[in-house]
Amino acid sequence: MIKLRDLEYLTAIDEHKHFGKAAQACFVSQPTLSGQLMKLEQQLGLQLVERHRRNVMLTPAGEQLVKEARKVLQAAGEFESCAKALLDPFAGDLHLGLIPTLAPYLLPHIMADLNTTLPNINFFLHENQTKVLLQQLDEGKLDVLILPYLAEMEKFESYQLFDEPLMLATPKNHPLATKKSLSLADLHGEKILTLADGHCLKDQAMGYCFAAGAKEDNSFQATSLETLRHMVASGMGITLLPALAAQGNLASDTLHYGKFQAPVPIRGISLVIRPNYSRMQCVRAIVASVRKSLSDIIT
Amino acid sequence: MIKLRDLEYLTAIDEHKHFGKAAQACFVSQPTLSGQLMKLEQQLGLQLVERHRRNVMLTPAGEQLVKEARKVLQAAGEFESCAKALLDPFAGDLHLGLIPTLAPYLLPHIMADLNTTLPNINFFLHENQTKVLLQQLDEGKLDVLILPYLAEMEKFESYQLFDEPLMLATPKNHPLATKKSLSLADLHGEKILTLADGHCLKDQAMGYCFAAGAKEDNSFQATSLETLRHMVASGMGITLLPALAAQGNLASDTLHYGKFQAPVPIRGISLVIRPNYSRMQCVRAIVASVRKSLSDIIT
DNA sequence: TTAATTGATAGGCTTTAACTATGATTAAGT
DNA sequence: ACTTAATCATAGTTAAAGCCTATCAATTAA
Repeated sequence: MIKLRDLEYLTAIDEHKHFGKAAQACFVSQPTLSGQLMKLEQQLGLQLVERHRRNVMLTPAGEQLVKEARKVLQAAGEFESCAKALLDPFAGDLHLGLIPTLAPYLLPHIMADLNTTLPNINFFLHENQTKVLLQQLDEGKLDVLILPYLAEMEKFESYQLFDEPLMLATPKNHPLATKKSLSLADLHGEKILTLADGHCLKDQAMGYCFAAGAKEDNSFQATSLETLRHMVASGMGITLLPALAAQGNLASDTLHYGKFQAPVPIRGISLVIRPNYSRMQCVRAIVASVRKSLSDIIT
Repeated sequence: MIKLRDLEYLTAIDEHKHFGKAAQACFVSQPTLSGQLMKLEQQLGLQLVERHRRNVMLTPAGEQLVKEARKVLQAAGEFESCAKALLDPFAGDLHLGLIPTLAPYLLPHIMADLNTTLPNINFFLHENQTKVLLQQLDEGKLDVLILPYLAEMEKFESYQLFDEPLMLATPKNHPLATKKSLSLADLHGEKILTLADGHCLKDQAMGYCFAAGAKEDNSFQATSLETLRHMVASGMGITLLPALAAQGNLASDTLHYGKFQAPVPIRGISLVIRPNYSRMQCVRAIVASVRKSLSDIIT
């Protein structure tokens, strides 16, 4: 029978391509890892690793088995975290993934409540783009995501948390800044500053803009919301900002945030987990806590 | 770190509810299993088993962890069979599932060719109803299914093998037996004998019959195709039989098999596997072999 | 040529999973 | 009520497996 430790050694070799480093990562000596890996190869009757003088490579068979090995280790990890959750459903480590256009603006509003209602949970925060987060969630590296819901997430389980309106950020002296009643149609013909590709906010915001007959300003793409905000402030254009990112800066000297009349552009923020995730009690507590925290802020 | 052997012990206890039997199933002595399980409980800090003198029960925590344990063991099993397949892609055990209305009539036509093209594969044949087969395929107990494709199989991967026409089985002296040109519409108003519930052939056949305005004969349900055939032969009614089941009995004294004009009622027989099943080379060989075997028989 | 890097080998220690034999507790039979 | 059978736990022992340190051999870089 295969041993889980051997599979760890194999995946470590794949990650480090180096026996010494891999051994260190597994907290064993290099001869131990070397020996166990050889034993595994012998047991399977397959060569998994090509030992070259200067760099270690996996054979095709090795590549394929590493994938299987990871699945086994992931299942084993879920067994263990499930056991931990059974010990105390409201304790343990929890890795939370958020996107960059949400994390810095949302976390201040929710973390205090979360730490109060779940005092024994250690929250680890991970900031990344949607695609990466979903991948990591699937791999079990993350436990919970909070991000705008998209159709591609239907294979996961999700809980609607709140709708975040998008607001129009303009320089103070922009004609649209003084308009009494602002609607999406007013964007017709405008050029809109956007985030870099890969940020889902860009796609969502531009979706609304294109529908209203606005165009993307292709001369520049901001790499963060803060950059974008400063570009607007310095008069380089206008853009859509999520409400949480606009909060607290409404009275800026140079910036104006305009609220849209109905239909208000929004992004629906959801909490996403793997189906059958073992710590549902914890998830429900998080959903409830976040909804409560947000109910005061998002009207 | 959890050990795979411990997980086997746990699942064995779940299956047998008896330490001695479970130990036997794992090929170890009872004290060994007893001790290891206790150590596991200690390690997790959870009681998994309620030891009553007369019957052993799993605790709720145990029930939940058994589910996780099975997932781990399944993944480990896939690792091992993947390794075996890499050693020789065309060798090893292969568990093939078929439905009862297909197996006895199809297997004689395909097994000889399969054994010739894949001489080092040991085919284990499993006969069961669709629902059970899909469950077992998902659990990894089966490798390959051959059955009529239904929409509920879309989460699996499937390969169309052949279309099997349905024929009208009547007693020789039945009016429809002598009709020159037979079409589904001729079933209008007829009462059709059927198989018991659970057989997918029943649903498919009756689908065609209902559409043609025929009704189900509710006074009796046959538990096998052979029973059904004999009922028709003894003049109790008419029914639809798959072409393979009709073959070789066309010239019976008492039975008549009628071929339908277009649109011919059919059932589409497919080969179904888990997505990412590790032995695709083998699967492709099977698909090719079966298609070839059938090409002579189904016109 | 020398020094450094890297994986393999050797020998020894420790842990542990396995066994057999036996004990303790309960359920059922006489 | 006593005995027998069944069943899981305990005790003590053994064999194997995994790990360590120390060292070797091969290759690369200086």
